[in-house]
Amino acid sequence: MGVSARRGAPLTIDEISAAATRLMDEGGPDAMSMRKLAAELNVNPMSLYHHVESKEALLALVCTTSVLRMPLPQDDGSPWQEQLRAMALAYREHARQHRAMWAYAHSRPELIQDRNFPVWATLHRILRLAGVPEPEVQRMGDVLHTFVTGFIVAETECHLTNDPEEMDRTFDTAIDLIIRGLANRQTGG
Amino acid sequence: MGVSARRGAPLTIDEISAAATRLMDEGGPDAMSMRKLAAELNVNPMSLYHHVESKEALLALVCTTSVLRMPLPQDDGSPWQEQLRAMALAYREHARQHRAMWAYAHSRPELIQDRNFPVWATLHRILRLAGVPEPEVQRMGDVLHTFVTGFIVAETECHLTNDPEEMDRTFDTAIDLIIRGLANRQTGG
DNA sequence: ACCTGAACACCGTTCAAGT
DNA sequence: ACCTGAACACCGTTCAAGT
Repeated sequence: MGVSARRGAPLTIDEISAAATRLMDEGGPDAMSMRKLAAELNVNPMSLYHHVESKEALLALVCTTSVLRMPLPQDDGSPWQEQLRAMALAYREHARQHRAMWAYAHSRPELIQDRNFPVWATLHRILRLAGVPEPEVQRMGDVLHTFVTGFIVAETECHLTNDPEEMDRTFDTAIDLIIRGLANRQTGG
Repeated sequence: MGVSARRGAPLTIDEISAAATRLMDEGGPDAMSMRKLAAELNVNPMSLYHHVESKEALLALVCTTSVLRMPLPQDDGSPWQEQLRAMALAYREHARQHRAMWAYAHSRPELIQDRNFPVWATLHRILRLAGVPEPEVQRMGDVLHTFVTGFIVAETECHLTNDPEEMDRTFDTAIDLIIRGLANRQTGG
């Protein structure tokens, strides 16, 4: 068929990305097959390849778009402990809305570890607030990020527990451990 | 062909598991296809299904077998800080030898979170040594496990950095943060 | 420029048939 | 009991052809 077999408007990358996100959220990377996606968009599977290089590239787009949309806490003048907790909560909330995406992005680190993502600027800002000396800010940021990521993936995927209240208590234990570890690094040996 | 088409001995689950582990280590779950595995064993793909229920079940077997084989530090009377570090290092070493398996097991939490695994007894023993009160041992163990797992997955998969020395420094920063957080929980509020 | 159908080289798994 | 071949319902992607 011709250019407009599907309907009036041509296929757009935003439309593809949105539909891919939906499939991803519903059933993970396996459910987001190029063929199902095409069916969803009333399009031949091969049409997609005029807008994305591959399934892998499309999933990368889906992940980075989502990470960039994640709301981050602004500097509201509150203590660094509170800001750190707020940031961890933002992460957690985002993970809960996009479980499968988190697991996938986690297996493709370049999607998250991009230093240009605003996530890093926010985290580094908070660490400076906490008194971490400049030469250690990046390393400490990396460490905290792996901790929080590990915890959230375990929580959203591994079901540490099914009781929501118990989950919150465990989350508090995790954040408190980090905060104590950070607070103590200024005075302690 | 008959029973012994392949050779004298019949197929065994250990043989399948070993070959599956090799394929898994080499190329991850995608490379460990039932068809490639069968080819490797000089067997019809369908023969495998007389020994394992599915690919998923086989990968579960591969993961748990590997986790159970992981060497764990015994109580040698050294300070809990050292024992905790030793355990984290054992984890890290194991992850480096089975990168793909770690990532996969991480996406199928029931494979690791089984409370009967000796990993948990060891971790809980160390936490009691560190003075964590009994009602908090399990929760704290869960938290630490998510932290260490998150860090190791990031390190083995995400390439926080490529410089081995820098990697070790980051590992030390991570462990130190945990140890300070733990040590401080007895005295601090 | 954008879309398409047919085809290729893969998957996991079911099922009926062989010894 | 154990193994097998053919088949089914899927994949991602290439390629030549259409408008």
